[in-house]
Amino acid sequence: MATMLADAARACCAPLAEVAISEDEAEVLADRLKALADPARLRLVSLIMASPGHEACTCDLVGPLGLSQPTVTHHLRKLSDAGMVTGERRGRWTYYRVERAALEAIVGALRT
Amino acid sequence: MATMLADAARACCAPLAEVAISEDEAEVLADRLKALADPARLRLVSLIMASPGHEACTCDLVGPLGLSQPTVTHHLRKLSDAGMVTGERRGRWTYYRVERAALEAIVGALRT
DNA sequence: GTCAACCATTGACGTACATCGATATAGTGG
DNA sequence: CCACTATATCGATGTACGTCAATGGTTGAC
Repeated sequence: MATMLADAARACCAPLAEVAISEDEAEVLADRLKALADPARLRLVSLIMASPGHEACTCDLVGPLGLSQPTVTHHLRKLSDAGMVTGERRGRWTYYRVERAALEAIVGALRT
Repeated sequence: MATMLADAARACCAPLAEVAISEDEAEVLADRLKALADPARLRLVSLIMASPGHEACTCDLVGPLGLSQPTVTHHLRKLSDAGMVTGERRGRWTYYRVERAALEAIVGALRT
C-alpha cells in the first residue's frame, strides 16, 4: 500500500517539452490526467482541498456536488485508484485527502 | 474588457487548491484536460514540441505514432478544438504548433 | 490536364465511462 | 439485537471515445 502511494506520487515522465516521451510514459501520464479530466472529480479535488483541515468525508461532498452518493463514491474511487486522493476510514466516515505530490507530478510533466 | 476575455481564455480557473472552483470553471478545465488525457495526444504534443522549429506536419507524426493517418488527424483536431495546438496550412502540408500558453494555463490551475 | 502526395471527413464498430436506483456492508448508539 | 447512518457495490442505460477503411478535397509537379 505504501508503495502504491509512493508510485502515484513519483514523477512519471520527462517534461513533455524537452524530448518526445515514450509510449509507456504517455500511458502513465494519460491515466493520471484521465482521473482529473472530469468536472465532478475536479470539483471534488477542489472541495477537499478547500475544506477545513484539507480533508472531507463523502457526506460533506454529496450536497455541494449535486450528484448522488453512489456517483460521488464512484468518482472518489477513480481518484483514489489514480493516486490523486487517499481515503481513511474513521468510524462511520471515510475522510479523503488530496495527494499534493501526485498533482505536482502532473504539473512537472506539463511544465514547459 | 477584451483583456479580461483574453485572460479568461488562457487562464480558465482559479487554482484548485485555493478555493472550491465553480461548476463552469470545472467544465472548462475538464475539457482541456480531456484533450490531453490520451496517450496518443500526449505523444503528439511532445513530438511537436521536440521537432525542429517546434512544429510538425501530420506526415511527420503518423510514423512515430504508429497510428493511421485518419486517427492522427482526429487527435490533432481534438487538440486543436481544445486550443492546445494550432494548425497552419502551408502548401500541401498542415504544420502544427503547441500553444504553450494553454499548457501553462492548465499548470497554473493545478499548481498547489 | 493529369497525377501523386498530403490531409480531412465519414461511417462503422467495439470499448469505456458517467449516472442512477436498488441493494449490500460496516459502524454507532440505544 | 435492532434501528439508524455512512459508505460501498451491483446492474442497467445512454453517451462518448478511439480506431480504422474507404472516400473526398486540395495542392504542387510534370
